[in-house]
Amino acid sequence: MEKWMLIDGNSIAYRAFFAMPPLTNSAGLHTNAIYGFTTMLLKLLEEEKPTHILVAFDAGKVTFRHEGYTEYKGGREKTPSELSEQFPVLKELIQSFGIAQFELPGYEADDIIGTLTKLADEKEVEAIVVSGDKDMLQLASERVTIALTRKGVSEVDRYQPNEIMEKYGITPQQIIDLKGLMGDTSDNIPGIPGVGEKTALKMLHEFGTVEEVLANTDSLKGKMKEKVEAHQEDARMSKKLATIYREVPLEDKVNEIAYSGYDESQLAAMFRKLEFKSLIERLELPEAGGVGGAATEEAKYEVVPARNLSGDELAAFLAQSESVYFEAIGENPHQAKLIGIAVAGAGGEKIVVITYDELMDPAVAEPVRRWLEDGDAPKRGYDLHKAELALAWIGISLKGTAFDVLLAAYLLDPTESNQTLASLVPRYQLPGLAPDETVYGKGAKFLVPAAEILAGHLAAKAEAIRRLIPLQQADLETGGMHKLYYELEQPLAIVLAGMEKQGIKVNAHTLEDLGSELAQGIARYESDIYAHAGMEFNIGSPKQLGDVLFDKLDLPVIKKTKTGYSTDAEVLEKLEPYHEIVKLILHYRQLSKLQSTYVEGLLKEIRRDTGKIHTYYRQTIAATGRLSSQFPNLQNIPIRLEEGRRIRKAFVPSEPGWTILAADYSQIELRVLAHISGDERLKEAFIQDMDIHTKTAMDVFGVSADQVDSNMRRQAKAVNFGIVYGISDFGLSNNLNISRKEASQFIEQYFEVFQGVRAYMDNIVAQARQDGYVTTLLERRRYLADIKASNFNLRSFAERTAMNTPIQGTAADVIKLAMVRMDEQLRERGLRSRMLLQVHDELVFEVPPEELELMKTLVPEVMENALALDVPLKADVSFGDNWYEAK
DNA sequence: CACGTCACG
DNA sequence: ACGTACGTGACGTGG
Repeated sequence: MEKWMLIDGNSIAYRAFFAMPPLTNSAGLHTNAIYGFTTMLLKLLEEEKPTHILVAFDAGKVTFRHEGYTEYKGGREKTPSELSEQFPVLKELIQSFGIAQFELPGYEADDIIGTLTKLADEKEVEAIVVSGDKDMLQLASERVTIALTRKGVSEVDRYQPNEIMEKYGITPQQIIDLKGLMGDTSDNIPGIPGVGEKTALKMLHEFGTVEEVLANTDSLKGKMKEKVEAHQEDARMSKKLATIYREVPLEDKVNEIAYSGYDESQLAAMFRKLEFKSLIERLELPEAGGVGGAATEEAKYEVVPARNLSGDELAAFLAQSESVYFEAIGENPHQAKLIGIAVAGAGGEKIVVITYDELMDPAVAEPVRRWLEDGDAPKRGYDLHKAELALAWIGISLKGTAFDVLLAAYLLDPTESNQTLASLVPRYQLPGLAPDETVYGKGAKFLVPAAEILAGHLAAKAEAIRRLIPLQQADLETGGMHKLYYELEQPLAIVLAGMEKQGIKVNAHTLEDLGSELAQGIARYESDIYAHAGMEFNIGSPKQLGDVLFDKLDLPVIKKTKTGYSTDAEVLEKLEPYHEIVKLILHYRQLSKLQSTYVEGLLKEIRRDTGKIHTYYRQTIAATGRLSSQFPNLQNIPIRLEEGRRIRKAFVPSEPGWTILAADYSQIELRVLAHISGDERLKEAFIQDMDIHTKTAMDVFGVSADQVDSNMRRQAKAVNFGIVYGISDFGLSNNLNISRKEASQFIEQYFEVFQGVRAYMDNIVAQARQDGYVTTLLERRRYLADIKASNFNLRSFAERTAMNTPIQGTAADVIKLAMVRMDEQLRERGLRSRMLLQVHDELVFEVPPEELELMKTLVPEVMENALALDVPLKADVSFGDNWYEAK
């Protein structure tokens, strides 16, 4: 069975270039696009096992598309030299792979590919097209799959006509109509101005083709009708430009694309030139210098069930182990069931697997428990934080954390959302792991497999961890994150687990009383709303609510969502003057949110036996370095509005007579900004401990303190928020409900005064462009894949992220430091007080009466001295009988 | 399971 | 011309 793989060389090289961090070999040649291209190619070779391969390139600058439309692909930025220098080498490399490549003057890569897929359809041969360009979707058919790169080039989404229909509701042939209507800025294809993807799809769903749309302009209305009529020619031409030409004269070149594998020595020579050492190893190619034979061999190890060892043998094995994997089933570690443990011995020659049943057998359990609880016996694993909790609930206290590959992976790339062990190994060219889904199944079909199969799977994971450790340690070192890892994140994981195990007491009665009060209010609003609407409907359904508000009551449409009318609070506030019902809906929403999420939601999380709630802090989710909280989220308990704030009355000390003490950083993000920007005026404001929003108002509006009214302060506050988020006039105008012009004037005035801040914002973006990442004060790193994107939106987003992440991330560093120090202090001083919660800039404790006075000074002292900045840090303390009173 | 909405910093 | 403020998680609806 033939299978053709047709690669759009230019498109993939471009994608790879912008997706990969800068990379050069010692000769100074940029290699990142080549590297990205190669890893993608290797992955696809493995996944697709094609019998024929072709890489097509664009030839020259002028194609037949320029005949009649000279602006085609105009306005496109010149290819950066860092990329163009890579093309000749890339072509050389493809040759070393033994893969055919074509380019033909006057035609683009997609025309060559289009012609070949046509041939594939005719010959009934299976084909896969690899590109980053959505235009290719027009080539999809039953036999032709289009693989589009996603997230850089490491992964692809595969499309056949079915998937295209699902995603866009159109056929592959209609892709060109879509482009004809909406155009394509990157190719300078005009389309019809004002018609974006949504409008274009709507028109196609109704009329089918560009021609039919143009023939039916009568059924359009208003501005849209005018625009479509005025740009008929543009639409027709755009469609033509977007159409891939499928009659390229290729003659019998087809016969040259058969693929029979690569010559190892040729490929190795190429990789050596490019200094792709990891790829040489991964493919087990002959090493440099022809010494030969040094290729890494496939890992071979023996899997031993724990019960086959005597107690002493087991203890001796554990003592010299190099890695451990805990398999805990379930997302919530407080409820997860530990089904097995795999431990890799020295050199990875032997891996011992302990199943849950064996763990219940004292002969096995005792040596294992002694090892797990021995703080001097190092444990190197994956997600030891989760393991620690799962173990705690079966009465085992994990000690001796020495390395965690999940935590390391997070520091090495916090933007990567897939941090499963299986996703980690290919990053280091280690042998692949079976995906959990194939071993266990998913959803309702989840099933723990037979002991043998399970043991094999867990052993493979323990071995993967063992091999990842030195590689990640080297990467942490290279990235300057060694200290961040060992002195902050790893100790913090243990502190967090302690807080989570401790839990916070929540008074169910308080919540239940609040719940019945809410229920009454909800019932009242419900009947009022029905009366005003003249009908009963589900108020909680945005769809039904939209129908009532905008169709039945004819209120003006302020904003639309992908699926219909928007009815969010922002819209409803604008609609308030039009109809009494609107206010009622806002109140109803407020109460039902409190009821379902906070009263009912929290009640479900209270442990029957202890009356406590145990959240789970996730340390490897937020790209900025912040924590997140789950099951339940205790970082979003209401506070801004009094009605919701009362929820906090239910959070109480777990021992009679104790007190809840809360301490929060004052303006930590703006203080961090003052430090990292070095802006003198901003620093001075904090050194003088001024009200920062009032001070900002004074400086921006050029008035004295007593001339600042509440409105000026409010606007200044919004500007300060904007600065922290990575300012844009659009965002500020939206927030303050002012025009973009006014917003942009505010921003300009702000930067006039705080010039150091302006310089910081400019510099950080420039630096991000240069390095591909930004860092916090403690060297936490965040890559910005889109910082060089040609797409304005993507690029702007990345630029704002570049401005925001060092600020938000450094603030996260600071409070994490404070948590580790605070935990030390509680221990060293032998205090009974307990740290319970972290809410980004706030720490919550429960404190026995005799320690209250001490804690009132100790907590802010530790927080304020967590890290020395050029401005003082400030923490405010409060306390009371519950979290509400601690304000 | 995606979406809209809304709670927090 | 483009058209979003930064970072999260939980709930209910409806396909």
